[in-house]
Amino acid sequence: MAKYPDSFQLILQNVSRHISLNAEEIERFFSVLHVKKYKNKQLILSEGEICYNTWFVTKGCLRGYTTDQNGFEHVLSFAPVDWWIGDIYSLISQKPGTLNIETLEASEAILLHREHQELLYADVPKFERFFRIIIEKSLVHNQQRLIENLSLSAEDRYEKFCLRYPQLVNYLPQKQIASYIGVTPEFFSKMKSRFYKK
Amino acid sequence: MAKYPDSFQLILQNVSRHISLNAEEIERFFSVLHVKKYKNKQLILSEGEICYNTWFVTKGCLRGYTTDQNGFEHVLSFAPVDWWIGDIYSLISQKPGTLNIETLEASEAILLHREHQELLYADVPKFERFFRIIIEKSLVHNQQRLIENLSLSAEDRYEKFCLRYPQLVNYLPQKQIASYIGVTPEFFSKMKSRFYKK
DNA sequence: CGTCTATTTGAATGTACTCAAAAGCGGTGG
DNA sequence: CCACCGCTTTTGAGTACATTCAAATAGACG
Repeated sequence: MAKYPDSFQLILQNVSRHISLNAEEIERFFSVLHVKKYKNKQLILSEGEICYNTWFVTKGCLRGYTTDQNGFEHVLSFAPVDWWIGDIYSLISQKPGTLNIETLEASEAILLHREHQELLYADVPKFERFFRIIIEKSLVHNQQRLIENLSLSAEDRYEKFCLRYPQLVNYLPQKQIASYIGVTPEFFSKMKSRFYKK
Repeated sequence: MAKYPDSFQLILQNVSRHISLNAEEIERFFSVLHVKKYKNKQLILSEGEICYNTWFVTKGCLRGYTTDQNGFEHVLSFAPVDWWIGDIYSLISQKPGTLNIETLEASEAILLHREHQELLYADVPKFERFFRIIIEKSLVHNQQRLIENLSLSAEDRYEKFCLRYPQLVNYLPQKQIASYIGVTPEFFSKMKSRFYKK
Protein backbone atom coordinates (compact mmCIF):
# COMPACT_ATOMS: atom_id res chain seq x y z
CA MET A 1 0.00 0.00 0.00
CA ALA A 2 3.05 2.22 0.09
CA LYS A 3 2.23 3.44 -3.37
CA TYR A 4 -0.66 5.55 -2.06
CA PRO A 5 -0.42 8.80 -0.06
CA ASP A 6 -0.87 8.71 3.71
CA SER A 7 -4.02 10.75 3.41
CA PHE A 8 -5.74 7.77 1.76
CA GLN A 9 -5.83 6.13 5.19
CA LEU A 10 -8.03 8.99 6.36
CA ILE A 11 -10.55 8.59 3.57
CA LEU A 12 -10.53 4.83 4.06
CA GLN A 13 -11.32 5.30 7.74
CA ASN A 14 -14.10 7.67 6.81
CA VAL A 15 -15.64 5.20 4.38
CA SER A 16 -15.15 2.31 6.78
CA ARG A 17 -17.45 3.96 9.27
CA HIS A 18 -20.35 2.83 7.08
CA ILE A 19 -19.18 -0.04 4.87
CA SER A 20 -16.38 -2.63 5.12
CA LEU A 21 -14.12 -3.21 2.19
CA ASN A 22 -11.78 -6.10 1.42
CA ALA A 23 -8.27 -5.58 0.07
CA GLU A 24 -9.40 -5.77 -3.52
CA GLU A 25 -12.18 -3.25 -3.05
CA ILE A 26 -9.82 -0.90 -1.26
CA GLU A 27 -7.43 -1.17 -4.17
CA ARG A 28 -10.26 -0.41 -6.60
CA PHE A 29 -11.27 2.58 -4.49
CA PHE A 30 -7.75 3.98 -4.15
CA SER A 31 -7.11 3.55 -7.86
CA VAL A 32 -9.69 6.20 -8.77
CA LEU A 33 -8.71 8.85 -6.22
CA HIS A 34 -6.53 11.89 -6.82
CA VAL A 35 -4.85 14.24 -4.39
CA LYS A 36 -4.80 18.00 -4.88
CA LYS A 37 -3.19 20.80 -2.92
CA TYR A 38 -4.65 24.29 -2.76
CA LYS A 39 -3.37 27.66 -1.66
CA ASN A 40 -5.07 29.91 0.86
CA LYS A 41 -8.24 31.58 -0.51
CA GLN A 42 -8.06 29.57 -3.70
CA LEU A 43 -11.34 29.21 -5.58
CA ILE A 44 -11.74 25.50 -6.31
CA LEU A 45 -15.14 25.60 -7.96
CA SER A 46 -16.99 28.64 -9.36
CA GLU A 47 -20.69 29.17 -9.89
CA GLY A 48 -21.57 28.65 -13.53
CA GLU A 49 -19.17 25.73 -13.83
CA ILE A 50 -20.26 22.13 -14.13
CA CYS A 51 -19.07 20.20 -11.10
CA TYR A 52 -17.29 16.93 -11.91
CA ASN A 53 -15.88 16.07 -8.51
CA THR A 54 -16.60 15.32 -4.93
CA TRP A 55 -13.89 16.57 -2.55
CA PHE A 56 -12.78 14.91 0.64
CA VAL A 57 -10.75 17.31 2.76
CA THR A 58 -7.52 15.95 4.25
CA LYS A 59 -5.86 19.21 5.32
CA GLY A 60 -7.14 22.72 6.01
CA CYS A 61 -10.72 23.79 5.49
CA LEU A 62 -13.06 24.61 2.60
CA ARG A 63 -16.30 26.54 2.41
CA GLY A 64 -19.17 26.24 -0.04
CA TYR A 65 -21.20 29.38 -0.67
CA THR A 66 -23.56 31.02 -3.14
CA THR A 67 -23.79 34.64 -4.21
CA ASP A 68 -27.19 36.33 -4.42
CA GLN A 69 -28.44 39.04 -6.79
CA ASN A 70 -27.17 41.76 -4.42
CA GLY A 71 -23.71 40.27 -4.29
CA PHE A 72 -24.06 38.87 -0.77
CA GLU A 73 -22.51 35.53 0.00
CA HIS A 74 -24.38 32.77 1.83
CA VAL A 75 -22.39 29.90 3.28
CA LEU A 76 -23.99 26.54 2.62
CA SER A 77 -21.34 24.47 4.35
CA PHE A 78 -17.92 24.40 5.89
CA ALA A 79 -15.74 21.39 5.17
CA PRO A 80 -12.91 20.89 7.66
CA VAL A 81 -10.67 17.80 7.61
CA ASP A 82 -12.57 14.50 7.24
CA TRP A 83 -15.56 16.10 5.51
CA TRP A 84 -16.98 15.72 2.02
CA ILE A 85 -18.00 18.64 -0.16
CA GLY A 86 -19.26 19.19 -3.71
CA ASP A 87 -21.98 20.96 -5.66
CA ILE A 88 -24.44 18.13 -5.50
CA TYR A 89 -26.96 19.90 -7.73
CA SER A 90 -24.47 20.34 -10.53
CA LEU A 91 -22.92 16.95 -9.86
CA ILE A 92 -26.15 15.03 -10.41
CA SER A 93 -27.67 17.20 -13.12
CA GLN A 94 -24.38 17.97 -14.91
CA LYS A 95 -25.67 21.49 -15.44
CA PRO A 96 -23.87 24.69 -14.41
CA GLY A 97 -24.08 25.03 -10.65
CA THR A 98 -24.55 27.94 -8.26
CA LEU A 99 -21.99 26.94 -5.67
CA ASN A 100 -18.54 28.39 -5.11
CA ILE A 101 -16.01 26.35 -3.19
CA GLU A 102 -13.01 28.12 -1.72
CA THR A 103 -10.23 27.34 0.73
CA LEU A 104 -10.11 29.13 4.08
CA GLU A 105 -6.40 28.32 4.39
CA ALA A 106 -3.84 26.26 2.49
CA SER A 107 -5.57 22.90 2.11
CA GLU A 108 -5.41 19.45 0.62
CA ALA A 109 -8.21 17.26 -0.68
CA ILE A 110 -8.82 13.92 -2.31
CA LEU A 111 -10.92 14.17 -5.46
CA LEU A 112 -13.38 11.59 -6.64
CA HIS A 113 -14.41 12.23 -10.23
CA ARG A 114 -18.06 11.73 -11.07
CA GLU A 115 -17.25 9.13 -13.71
CA HIS A 116 -15.08 7.22 -11.31
CA GLN A 117 -17.83 7.40 -8.76
CA GLU A 118 -20.24 5.83 -11.24
CA LEU A 119 -17.73 3.11 -12.06
CA LEU A 120 -17.25 2.50 -8.38
CA TYR A 121 -21.01 2.12 -7.90
CA ALA A 122 -20.99 -0.51 -10.66
CA ASP A 123 -17.91 -2.40 -9.46
CA VAL A 124 -18.43 -2.13 -5.70
CA PRO A 125 -22.13 -1.61 -4.98
CA LYS A 126 -21.35 -0.98 -1.32
CA PHE A 127 -20.34 2.51 -2.37
CA GLU A 128 -23.89 3.14 -3.44
CA ARG A 129 -24.78 2.40 0.15
CA PHE A 130 -21.99 4.55 1.50
CA PHE A 131 -23.01 7.61 -0.44
CA ARG A 132 -26.67 7.01 0.26
CA ILE A 133 -25.84 7.12 3.96
CA ILE A 134 -23.75 10.27 3.89
CA ILE A 135 -26.29 12.03 1.73
CA GLU A 136 -29.00 10.98 4.16
CA LYS A 137 -26.99 12.51 7.00
CA SER A 138 -26.43 15.61 5.01
CA LEU A 139 -30.16 15.88 4.34
CA VAL A 140 -31.00 15.48 8.01
CA HIS A 141 -28.50 18.17 8.88
CA ASN A 142 -29.88 20.50 6.24
CA GLN A 143 -33.45 19.98 7.37
CA GLN A 144 -32.49 20.81 10.93
CA ARG A 145 -30.74 23.93 9.78
CA LEU A 146 -33.77 24.97 7.76
CA ILE A 147 -36.07 24.47 10.74
CA GLU A 148 -33.68 26.42 12.94
CA ASN A 149 -33.70 29.28 10.47
CA LEU A 150 -37.48 29.27 10.49
CA SER A 151 -37.95 29.02 14.25
CA LEU A 152 -34.96 30.53 16.07
CA SER A 153 -33.64 34.06 16.53
CA ALA A 154 -30.17 34.90 15.26
CA GLU A 155 -28.85 34.64 18.79
CA ASP A 156 -30.24 31.15 19.28
CA ARG A 157 -28.88 30.09 15.91
CA TYR A 158 -25.46 31.31 16.95
CA GLU A 159 -25.70 29.34 20.16
CA LYS A 160 -26.57 26.18 18.21
CA PHE A 161 -23.68 26.85 15.89
CA CYS A 162 -21.27 27.09 18.83
CA LEU A 163 -22.51 23.80 20.22
CA ARG A 164 -22.43 22.01 16.89
CA TYR A 165 -19.09 23.32 15.61
CA PRO A 166 -16.98 24.12 18.67
CA GLN A 167 -13.79 23.60 16.68
CA LEU A 168 -14.86 26.15 14.05
CA VAL A 169 -16.13 28.94 16.30
CA ASN A 170 -12.70 30.25 17.22
CA TYR A 171 -11.15 29.40 13.88
CA LEU A 172 -13.47 31.05 11.36
CA PRO A 173 -13.55 34.79 10.62
CA GLN A 174 -16.76 36.17 12.14
CA LYS A 175 -18.17 37.23 8.81
CA GLN A 176 -18.19 33.59 7.73
CA ILE A 177 -20.16 32.54 10.78
CA ALA A 178 -22.50 35.49 10.24
CA SER A 179 -23.03 34.37 6.67
CA TYR A 180 -23.71 30.80 7.77
CA ILE A 181 -26.30 31.69 10.38
CA GLY A 182 -27.86 34.25 8.05
CA VAL A 183 -27.14 37.73 9.44
CA THR A 184 -25.00 40.68 8.36
CA PRO A 185 -21.48 40.96 9.84
CA GLU A 186 -22.52 44.22 11.52
CA PHE A 187 -25.48 42.69 13.25
CA PHE A 188 -23.45 39.64 14.18
CA SER A 189 -20.87 41.78 15.90
CA LYS A 190 -23.50 43.59 17.96
CA MET A 191 -25.29 40.37 18.80
CA LYS A 192 -22.10 38.66 19.90
CA SER A 193 -21.18 41.45 22.30
CA ARG A 194 -24.65 41.25 23.85
CA PHE A 195 -24.31 37.46 23.93
CA TYR A 196 -21.08 37.45 25.93
CA LYS A 197 -22.28 40.07 28.41
CA LYS A 198 -24.48 37.44 29.99
CA MET B 1 -50.57 -8.96 -10.94
CA ALA B 2 -54.25 -8.69 -10.14
CA LYS B 3 -53.48 -9.55 -6.54
CA TYR B 4 -52.00 -6.09 -5.92
CA PRO B 5 -53.91 -2.80 -5.60
CA ASP B 6 -54.04 -0.45 -8.59
CA SER B 7 -52.05 2.13 -6.68
CA PHE B 8 -49.00 -0.15 -6.87
CA GLN B 9 -48.72 0.79 -10.54
CA LEU B 10 -48.16 4.37 -9.48
CA ILE B 11 -45.33 3.53 -7.13
CA LEU B 12 -43.81 1.23 -9.74
CA GLN B 13 -43.87 4.06 -12.26
CA ASN B 14 -42.26 6.32 -9.71
CA VAL B 15 -39.47 3.86 -9.00
CA SER B 16 -39.03 3.08 -12.68
CA ARG B 17 -38.05 6.66 -13.35
CA HIS B 18 -34.66 5.84 -11.84
CA ILE B 19 -34.15 2.07 -11.95
CA SER B 20 -35.56 -0.76 -14.10
CA LEU B 21 -36.92 -3.85 -12.44
CA ASN B 22 -37.64 -7.28 -13.89
CA ALA B 23 -40.79 -9.23 -13.02
CA GLU B 24 -39.18 -10.99 -10.11
CA GLU B 25 -37.85 -7.80 -8.59
CA ILE B 26 -41.22 -6.13 -8.98
CA GLU B 27 -42.80 -9.05 -7.18
CA ARG B 28 -40.24 -8.76 -4.38
CA PHE B 29 -40.93 -5.03 -4.14
CA PHE B 30 -44.70 -5.37 -4.12
CA SER B 31 -44.55 -8.13 -1.52
CA VAL B 32 -43.23 -5.75 1.15
CA LEU B 33 -45.61 -2.85 0.53
CA HIS B 34 -48.77 -2.05 2.48
CA VAL B 35 -51.62 0.28 1.69
CA LYS B 36 -53.19 2.55 4.29
CA LYS B 37 -56.12 4.93 4.13
CA TYR B 38 -56.33 8.04 6.28
CA LYS B 39 -59.08 10.45 7.21
CA ASN B 40 -58.86 14.20 6.79
CA LYS B 41 -56.55 15.90 9.32
CA GLN B 42 -55.37 12.57 10.65
CA LEU B 43 -52.03 12.61 12.42
CA ILE B 44 -49.98 9.81 10.87
CA LEU B 45 -46.74 10.34 12.76
CA SER B 46 -46.21 12.41 15.92
CA GLU B 47 -43.04 14.03 17.22
CA GLY B 48 -41.49 11.92 19.93
CA GLU B 49 -42.34 8.71 18.09
CA ILE B 50 -39.80 6.54 16.37
CA CYS B 51 -40.49 6.47 12.64
CA TYR B 52 -40.57 3.01 11.11
CA ASN B 53 -41.96 3.81 7.69
CA THR B 54 -41.53 5.71 4.51
CA TRP B 55 -44.81 6.81 2.95
CA PHE B 56 -45.58 7.08 -0.74
CA VAL B 57 -48.73 9.12 -1.31
CA THR B 58 -51.26 7.69 -3.77
CA LYS B 59 -54.29 9.85 -2.94
CA GLY B 60 -54.75 13.20 -1.24
CA CYS B 61 -51.92 15.15 0.34
CA LEU B 62 -49.76 15.00 3.47
CA ARG B 63 -47.68 17.59 5.23
CA GLY B 64 -44.62 17.17 7.44
CA TYR B 65 -44.05 19.83 10.08
CA THR B 66 -42.29 20.50 13.35
CA THR B 67 -43.46 22.45 16.38
CA ASP B 68 -41.12 24.95 18.04
CA GLN B 69 -40.80 25.94 21.71
CA ASN B 70 -43.46 28.65 21.25
CA GLY B 71 -45.93 26.22 19.77
CA PHE B 72 -45.55 27.48 16.20
CA GLU B 73 -45.61 25.00 13.38
CA HIS B 74 -43.05 24.99 10.58
CA VAL B 75 -43.81 23.02 7.44
CA LEU B 76 -40.85 21.01 6.22
CA SER B 77 -42.58 19.48 3.24
CA PHE B 78 -45.84 18.88 1.45
CA ALA B 79 -46.39 15.47 -0.08
CA PRO B 80 -49.06 15.37 -2.77
CA VAL B 81 -49.75 12.28 -4.88
CA ASP B 82 -46.61 10.60 -6.26
CA TRP B 83 -44.33 11.94 -3.48
CA TRP B 84 -42.39 10.24 -0.73
CA ILE B 85 -42.39 11.40 2.88
CA GLY B 86 -41.00 10.22 6.22
CA ASP B 87 -39.03 11.45 9.20
CA ILE B 88 -35.65 10.66 7.78
CA TYR B 89 -33.83 11.63 10.96
CA SER B 90 -35.81 9.21 13.08
CA LEU B 91 -35.85 6.63 10.32
CA ILE B 92 -32.08 6.35 10.09
CA SER B 93 -31.25 6.92 13.76
CA GLN B 94 -34.23 4.98 15.14
CA LYS B 95 -34.51 7.63 17.83
CA PRO B 96 -37.63 9.67 18.64
CA GLY B 97 -38.15 12.21 15.89
CA THR B 98 -39.31 15.80 15.76
CA LEU B 99 -41.56 15.54 12.73
CA ASN B 100 -45.33 15.40 12.64
CA ILE B 101 -47.00 14.05 9.53
CA GLU B 102 -50.65 14.84 8.96
CA THR B 103 -53.16 14.57 6.14
CA LEU B 104 -54.53 17.72 4.53
CA GLU B 105 -57.53 15.75 3.26
CA ALA B 106 -58.67 12.13 3.15
CA SER B 107 -55.63 10.36 1.73
CA GLU B 108 -54.08 7.04 0.86
CA ALA B 109 -50.47 5.97 1.02
CA ILE B 110 -48.25 2.97 0.43
CA LEU B 111 -46.03 2.18 3.40
CA LEU B 112 -42.55 0.77 3.18
CA HIS B 113 -41.39 -0.46 6.57
CA ARG B 114 -37.78 0.27 7.48
CA GLU B 115 -36.99 -3.42 7.93
CA HIS B 116 -38.50 -4.24 4.57
CA GLN B 117 -36.49 -1.44 3.07
CA GLU B 118 -33.29 -2.95 4.47
CA LEU B 119 -34.27 -6.38 3.14
CA LEU B 120 -34.98 -4.83 -0.21
CA TYR B 121 -31.54 -3.20 -0.25
CA ALA B 122 -30.01 -6.63 0.37
CA ASP B 123 -32.15 -8.54 -2.16
CA VAL B 124 -32.36 -5.92 -4.89
CA PRO B 125 -29.37 -3.56 -4.60
CA LYS B 126 -30.89 -1.31 -7.25
CA PHE B 127 -33.12 0.05 -4.52
CA GLU B 128 -30.06 1.37 -2.76
CA ARG B 129 -29.49 3.36 -5.93
CA PHE B 130 -33.10 4.43 -6.15
CA PHE B 131 -33.21 5.83 -2.65
CA ARG B 132 -29.80 7.40 -3.03
CA ILE B 133 -31.13 9.28 -6.02
CA ILE B 134 -34.34 10.51 -4.42
CA ILE B 135 -32.49 11.54 -1.29
CA GLU B 136 -29.99 13.41 -3.44
CA LYS B 137 -32.85 15.27 -5.10
CA SER B 138 -34.39 15.99 -1.78
CA LEU B 139 -31.08 17.36 -0.52
CA VAL B 140 -30.71 19.60 -3.54
CA HIS B 141 -34.22 20.90 -3.03
CA ASN B 142 -33.58 21.53 0.64
CA GLN B 143 -30.35 23.36 -0.02
CA GLN B 144 -32.08 25.62 -2.50
CA ARG B 145 -34.81 26.34 -0.01
CA LEU B 146 -32.24 27.15 2.66
CA ILE B 147 -30.43 29.55 0.34
CA GLU B 148 -33.72 31.18 -0.60
CA ASN B 149 -34.56 31.67 3.06
CA LEU B 150 -31.18 33.28 3.59
CA SER B 151 -31.24 35.52 0.55
CA LEU B 152 -34.79 36.39 -0.46
CA SER B 153 -37.56 38.51 1.04
CA ALA B 154 -40.82 36.87 2.04
CA GLU B 155 -42.42 38.20 -1.11
CA ASP B 156 -39.77 36.67 -3.36
CA ARG B 157 -40.02 33.38 -1.50
CA TYR B 158 -43.75 33.36 -2.13
CA GLU B 159 -43.16 34.01 -5.80
CA LYS B 160 -40.74 31.07 -5.97
CA PHE B 161 -43.25 28.92 -4.17
CA CYS B 162 -45.95 29.78 -6.72
CA LEU B 163 -43.64 28.88 -9.58
CA ARG B 164 -42.46 25.64 -8.00
CA TYR B 165 -45.79 24.36 -6.70
CA PRO B 166 -48.47 25.82 -8.99
CA GLN B 167 -50.78 22.91 -8.20
CA LEU B 168 -50.53 23.57 -4.46
CA VAL B 169 -50.94 27.36 -4.39
CA ASN B 170 -54.68 27.32 -4.85
CA TYR B 171 -55.20 24.10 -2.95
CA LEU B 172 -53.47 24.74 0.37
CA PRO B 173 -54.88 26.88 3.18
CA GLN B 174 -52.84 30.10 3.28
CA LYS B 175 -51.53 29.49 6.74
CA GLN B 176 -49.80 26.36 5.46
CA ILE B 177 -48.06 28.29 2.71
CA ALA B 178 -47.16 31.00 5.23
CA SER B 179 -45.67 28.37 7.50
CA TYR B 180 -43.70 26.86 4.61
CA ILE B 181 -42.17 30.11 3.45
CA GLY B 182 -41.54 31.17 7.03
CA VAL B 183 -43.87 34.06 7.88
CA THR B 184 -46.88 34.54 10.13
CA PRO B 185 -50.36 34.08 8.61
CA GLU B 186 -51.11 37.77 9.34
CA PHE B 187 -48.08 39.01 7.49
CA PHE B 188 -48.71 36.57 4.67
CA SER B 189 -52.21 37.94 4.20
CA LYS B 190 -50.94 41.54 4.00
CA MET B 191 -48.10 40.59 1.71
CA LYS B 192 -50.38 38.69 -0.62
CA SER B 193 -52.78 41.59 -1.03
CA ARG B 194 -49.83 43.87 -1.87
CA PHE B 195 -48.51 41.16 -4.21
CA TYR B 196 -51.67 40.93 -6.28
CA LYS B 197 -52.12 44.69 -6.55
CA LYS B 198 -49.28 44.78 -9.05
C1' DC C 1 -78.03 27.98 11.96
C1' DG C 2 -74.26 28.06 15.14
C1' DT C 3 -69.59 27.02 16.10
C1' DC C 4 -64.95 26.75 15.00
C1' DT C 5 -61.17 27.94 12.31
C1' DA C 6 -59.05 30.78 8.71
C1' DT C 7 -58.36 35.26 6.94
C1' DT C 8 -58.19 40.23 7.02
C1' DT C 9 -57.09 44.66 8.94
C1' DG C 10 -54.87 47.96 12.09
C1' DA C 11 -51.69 49.89 15.54
C1' DA C 12 -47.66 49.30 18.18
C1' DT C 13 -43.34 46.90 18.59
C1' DG C 14 -39.00 44.49 17.68
C1' DT C 15 -35.49 42.24 15.23
C1' DA C 16 -32.35 42.75 11.93
C1' DC C 17 -30.61 45.71 7.99
C1' DT C 18 -28.39 49.84 5.72
C1' DC C 19 -25.17 53.24 5.48
C1' DA C 20 -21.36 55.59 7.37
C1' DA C 21 -17.35 56.04 9.94
C1' DA C 22 -13.85 54.62 13.09
C1' DA C 23 -10.90 51.23 15.11
C1' DG C 24 -8.34 46.88 14.98
C1' DC C 25 -5.46 43.53 12.78
C1' DG C 26 -2.41 41.09 9.65
C1' DG C 27 0.56 40.94 6.07
C1' DT C 28 3.95 43.02 2.92
C1' DG C 29 7.46 45.93 1.23
C1' DG C 30 10.67 49.51 1.84
C1' DC D 1 11.47 46.97 12.06
C1' DC D 2 8.24 50.11 11.02
C1' DA D 3 4.78 52.07 7.93
C1' DC D 4 1.23 51.44 5.10
C1' DC D 5 -2.50 49.04 2.87
C1' DG D 6 -6.46 46.23 2.72
C1' DC D 7 -9.71 43.72 5.06
C1' DT D 8 -12.36 42.64 9.26
C1' DT D 9 -14.70 44.14 13.19
C1' DT D 10 -16.95 47.57 15.96
C1' DT D 11 -20.16 51.27 16.88
C1' DG D 12 -24.00 54.44 15.97
C1' DA D 13 -28.13 56.47 13.88
C1' DG D 14 -31.88 55.83 11.04
C1' DT D 15 -34.88 52.53 8.60
C1' DA D 16 -37.48 48.50 6.97
C1' DC D 17 -39.38 44.14 7.11
C1' DA D 18 -41.89 41.23 9.71
C1' DT D 19 -44.10 40.15 14.34
C1' DT D 20 -47.39 40.65 18.11
C1' DC D 21 -51.72 41.47 19.86
C1' DA D 22 -56.42 42.60 19.22
C1' DA D 23 -60.61 42.70 16.90
C1' DA D 24 -63.57 42.20 12.97
C1' DT D 25 -64.99 39.41 9.02
C1' DA D 26 -65.42 35.46 6.21
C1' DG D 27 -65.77 30.50 5.35
C1' DA D 28 -66.34 25.64 6.31
C1' DC D 29 -68.55 21.98 8.52
C1' DG D 30 -71.77 19.48 11.24
